Amino acid sequence: MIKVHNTLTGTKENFTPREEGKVGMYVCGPTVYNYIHVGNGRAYLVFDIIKRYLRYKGFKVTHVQNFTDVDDKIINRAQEENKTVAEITRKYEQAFLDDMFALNVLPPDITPRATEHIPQMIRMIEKLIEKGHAYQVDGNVFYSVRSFPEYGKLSKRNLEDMRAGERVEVDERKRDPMDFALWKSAKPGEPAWDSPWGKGRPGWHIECSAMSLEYLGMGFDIHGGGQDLIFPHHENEIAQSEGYSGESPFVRYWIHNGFVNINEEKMSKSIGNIILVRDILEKYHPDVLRMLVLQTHYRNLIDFGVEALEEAKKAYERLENCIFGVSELLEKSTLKVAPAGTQREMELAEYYMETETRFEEAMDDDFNTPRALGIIFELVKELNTYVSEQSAFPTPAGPAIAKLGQDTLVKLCQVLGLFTFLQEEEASELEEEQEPSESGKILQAIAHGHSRKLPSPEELIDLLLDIRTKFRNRKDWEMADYIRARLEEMGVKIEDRREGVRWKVE
RNA sequence: GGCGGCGUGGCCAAGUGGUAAGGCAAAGGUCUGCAAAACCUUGAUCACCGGUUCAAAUCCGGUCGCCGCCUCCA
Repeated sequence: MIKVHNTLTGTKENFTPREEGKVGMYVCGPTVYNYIHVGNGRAYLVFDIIKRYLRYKGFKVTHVQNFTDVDDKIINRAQEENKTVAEITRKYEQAFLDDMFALNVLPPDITPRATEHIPQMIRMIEKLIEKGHAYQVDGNVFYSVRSFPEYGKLSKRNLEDMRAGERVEVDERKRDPMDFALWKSAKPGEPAWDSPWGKGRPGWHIECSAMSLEYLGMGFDIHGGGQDLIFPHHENEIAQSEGYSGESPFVRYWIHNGFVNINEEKMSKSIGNIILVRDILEKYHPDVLRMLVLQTHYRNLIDFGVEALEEAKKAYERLENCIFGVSELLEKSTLKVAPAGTQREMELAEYYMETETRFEEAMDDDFNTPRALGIIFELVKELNTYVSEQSAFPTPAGPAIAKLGQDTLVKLCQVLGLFTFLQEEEASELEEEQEPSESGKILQAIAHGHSRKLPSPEELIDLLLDIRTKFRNRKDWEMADYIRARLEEMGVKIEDRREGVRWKVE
């Protein structure tokens, strides 16, 4: 049984979806006016991990994630850059998709745009007015928080305790300072739609209510986002959706991820410490960023910095080394089918199964990825030990047992979204074998002026290492080290192991 | 002023009643031409005080410190 911390109740609850075996999940998407930063990146990684795990557990997940493509910030941005609103939103929507792809975040099933759901929003606002939850003033429509007695139930606050207007001026046309805009009348030059209240555009909160209800309906399972969305965004969504439908709950489980700080400071524009996802990905493998996210429970704060990234990178390399280490062992061995294993090997096989069980227990417990990683690293240690045992004293069942362990390790990592490129490589290798693409060969031949293709960089590196081995055999350390040093300058790292030479690109 | 979170070995981070997972770093060792990787060994009584309990990092009360939200924000 999966347990989930529900912001609404403040407790961990058993996760029972509305419909058995199916999960409807809505994640608040980006306002497309800028490149996303690592804080945004964390949020989407967190929900990607949750989604992958739910799918692994057999749930059919429908993931809806919006694009907010009408908003003050977008309009300002367009003016700053002297572009149209559409140009801005198109540009940053694509940038978002690129970043998500680079992060290896699975795409949502439905990605609705706010501007394509204006009629639904207008319908909802009309109904809210009709029910006395909203009122119109000068072409604006405000939601009356006093009309919804449960207002504040998500963020655990009541209207009296809040200091509205302390930091921001209150529109005096509101009946209550906490009332929020459902519809804003348009100023000249702003994007606007016709409505019963005149030309205008929707407020921020109404779009998520309208779109989540459109695609998932009342009472869907998971609504997620960063902790900063709890108030006012999600609080207002509840007020709108439950006020509109007269039903409760709007959402069964509210899940909110923690923040990312930069050097113990909140990341914010005013401090000027924004770090973009794309800048990190220039220097680090996306799995390293994912690793960093996995190392802390999703509800806790992450202090982001070079040290944290480097540490995540080292930890990731430990996983990598283990997987490659087993592969090397397997390449050396010819025996593929295992005769009866030793006692130790039987125990190991059993340990692998336990590892899977313990991994699931950790993940079932409110997606406790740090604990799950701990279990994975215990497996890594066992496997590493076994591989070095096998290098020294091979046993008949060795390769099969090692492979089984590696399969377990890779499988669990992939549930978390790590090393998924290994799958893709396998798949593409198969494809390549099937079609040596006649036309492609010809094109290449023409391009290079001869019928034989050029050797790949991989082949050339192997050649260099071959030469280096010859020097090493002659104990010509100077030449051997020179080759290693020069390759390292180019980012190719060399490791001499008992099983042979390994190289990888940094 | 209200609401919420946090304080675990040098750093990061799990653990929410039975005497502390894991990662990084450090030291010593094994292996090795060197380097790297890997393996072995070494370290915390859990901010502080008081209470409940046979038993608490874990529950309750208090103190101190840090942070977030109450405005747009993942």
